[in-house]
Amino acid sequence: MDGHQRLHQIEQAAGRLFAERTYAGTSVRDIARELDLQGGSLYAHISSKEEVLWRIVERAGREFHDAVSSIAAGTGSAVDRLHRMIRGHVGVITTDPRLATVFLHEWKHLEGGWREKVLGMRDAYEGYFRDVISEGMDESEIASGDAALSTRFLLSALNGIALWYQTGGQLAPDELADACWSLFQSGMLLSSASAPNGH
Amino acid sequence: MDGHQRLHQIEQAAGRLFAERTYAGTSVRDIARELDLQGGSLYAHISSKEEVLWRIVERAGREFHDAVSSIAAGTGSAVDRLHRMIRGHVGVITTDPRLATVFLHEWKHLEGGWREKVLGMRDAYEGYFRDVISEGMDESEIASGDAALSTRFLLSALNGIALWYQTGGQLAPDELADACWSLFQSGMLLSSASAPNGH
DNA sequence: CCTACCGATCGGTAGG
DNA sequence: CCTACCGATCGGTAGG
Repeated sequence: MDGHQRLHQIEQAAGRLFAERTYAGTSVRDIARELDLQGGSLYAHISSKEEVLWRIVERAGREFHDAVSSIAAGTGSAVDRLHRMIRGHVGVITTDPRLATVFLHEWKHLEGGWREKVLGMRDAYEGYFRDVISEGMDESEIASGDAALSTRFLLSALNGIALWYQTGGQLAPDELADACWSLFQSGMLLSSASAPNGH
Repeated sequence: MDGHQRLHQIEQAAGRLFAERTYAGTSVRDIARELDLQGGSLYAHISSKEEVLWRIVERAGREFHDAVSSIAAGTGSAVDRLHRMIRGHVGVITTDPRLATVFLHEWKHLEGGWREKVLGMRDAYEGYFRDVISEGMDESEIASGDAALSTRFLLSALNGIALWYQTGGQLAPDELADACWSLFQSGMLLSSASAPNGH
């Protein structure tokens, strides 16, 4: 087993722990213990704990990006692309919910240039969805409204999956994605019901 | 200023820090510094760092509970109650996004009996929404489907607000809640559009 | 509420 | 990759 494999093992173990007990709640020795190593031995492969977090966040971000960017820029109606982007996004989350969690939450522990890079990645990623939704509004496929709010509503709803999804659950990833798509695109109301009591 | 006020100040400062840099990423001395105290001085008012977290989580949980439970059990159609519950939930988040964040995320750092209590609170709270949605389905106000999934989709979407809402933003809490309600109840589609390319 | 301290643990390094 | 260690910081306590 060469050094590259070891580094990958370190990232795998660290990602698991960061997702479960937070970056700050995980010590270098916790990570080492998962690989039956001494704490200091990790530094033959890494240069800092924060660098490990960065590498995991970067990889997770790339997976999200790769799963939706080409669909966003591709052919098809805005609504069709959005549906497929949701499948891609949900696919990344269900494939490795803990990796997704690190990208979604633990990036906050990054500082300086790394932090700025993550913020850029996140903005760009949200932009893929926002642009497609805006396009759908312009082309009257989607009811006009606040595209930024709709985007955040959608992505937050999908990201929640990472909190409860168990691999091998009753719902397959694409079934889950399509159920979410159904909720998002046509809502849950059967017929127009009573308005709420005003305040 | 009596001890009770000091305890409240400690919880306020701790809640802010826990939300911003995680429970594990906040030291007792960080909290003390916010109040211009020495680290050890906090222990005149608290018995442990974890107890402070518990008190914050408990209070936040109670606020969520108080904002929706009576609506859930009250009168009105299921759809009407659900709309008002969403207003209550969003109201708690917008009133103090950091307090909400501690309840939504930092409870994971609680152990033993406190952890079990939080899990119970969270289950019960989710149940208020799930039951109203189920009731709406039974009464054909809401399109039949997976009530548990719809509940998680909705609550995750709303909870995302805590991540970006700034007090004094362009959208007032009730406007924001109603915009979310609109997205959730009737979706974002204008007309039935093309199905996605199948896999 | 402060000073001064406890043992434990932190991220990281030197030298082999 | 280990042993052994560095200074800093951790949550918490004693005694005033």
